[in-house]
Amino acid sequence: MSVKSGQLQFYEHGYDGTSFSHIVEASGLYRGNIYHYFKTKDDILKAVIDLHLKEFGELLARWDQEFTDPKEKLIAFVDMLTGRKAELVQYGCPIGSMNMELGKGRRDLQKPARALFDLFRDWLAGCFKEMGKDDKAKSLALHLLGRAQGITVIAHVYQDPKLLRRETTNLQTWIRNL
Amino acid sequence: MSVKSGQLQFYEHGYDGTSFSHIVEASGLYRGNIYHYFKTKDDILKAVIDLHLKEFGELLARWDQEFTDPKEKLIAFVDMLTGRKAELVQYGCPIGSMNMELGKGRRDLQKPARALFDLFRDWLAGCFKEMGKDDKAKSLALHLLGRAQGITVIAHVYQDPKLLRRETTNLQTWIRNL
DNA sequence: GTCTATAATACGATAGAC
DNA sequence: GTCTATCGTATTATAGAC
Repeated sequence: MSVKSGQLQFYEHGYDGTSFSHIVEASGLYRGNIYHYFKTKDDILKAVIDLHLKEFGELLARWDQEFTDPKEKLIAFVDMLTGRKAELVQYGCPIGSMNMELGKGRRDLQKPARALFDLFRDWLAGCFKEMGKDDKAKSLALHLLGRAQGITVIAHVYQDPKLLRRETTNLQTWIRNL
Repeated sequence: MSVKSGQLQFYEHGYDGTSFSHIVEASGLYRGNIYHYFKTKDDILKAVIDLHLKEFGELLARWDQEFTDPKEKLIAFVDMLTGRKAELVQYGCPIGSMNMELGKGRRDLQKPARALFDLFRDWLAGCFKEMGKDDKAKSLALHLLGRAQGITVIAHVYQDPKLLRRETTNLQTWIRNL
């Protein structure tokens, strides 16, 4: 399916850095046929964002089932970073880097991409509410999201998984002491 | 000067999003003449990176003169974020966003861009050493750098200066309690 | 040196034969 | 539906008149 190909290509090369030729080659479809399914390249991106939303949404739902303690859910969120260590170091965070790129000159596309941040922010805020931190839940969620983004940026810039490992350990300590 | 124009254009539109036409219009030079000074667009980016290095280097040197207490220097670093609040919210961090973009498909150019991170990392590590934290100086520097990056990403994604303000206050509290 | 015209190529998007 | 050839535009980069 071309959406899955686009998802990977956009992640590895960026939206602008991914040409139709790349998508054509990666998907195995023929050049013209992509336009049967998507009118423009922007439409492909929107489909890719929807796929991300679906996949991450399912992941969060799984954690909701798997863990009852909200702290364990937050730990699972941070564990995701170490679990995806290799790709995060190589290409950065898929949703962070996408939003950063679209923030420059494609503000119209950044708006749908921001929904990915909303997804995590709201889920994290839910965890903090379960911990009794009702009034600070949203700001704590954005704090944690920011910490995760910062860790990923540094690990990506220095291409160093050890940096990611060390900082996620810090972050989990912060969670346990909440 | 075309380098100063390129610096601003690259920041606001990204490297790939900035065309020669943009640089031509912004610099006031004539199309062909830019090639008298720079052989390729990549060379312009390298000059822009050097300009960033020079400007930020001078800023850090000024702080070294202005403050004797290393904690005050760290506070000044964080104050820079609130001082540049408007542009950070609108376009993200100039050195972070540049490295993120170049990390996708232009790893050769990310290497020189990373020198900007090195500049801040080494200066911050110097501050931590002055505070007697010799063995942890470098990791503390990268931690602080990551926190700053994360704050900027979140504030940029949500286009919200209040988020930046709140998180920088957090960060300064963290510094004061070190 | 100053300036313009244009080359060479890659891009997103389309047309249309089969 | 399947597949190919190509359009129009924008890009980086040059050639070369003055």
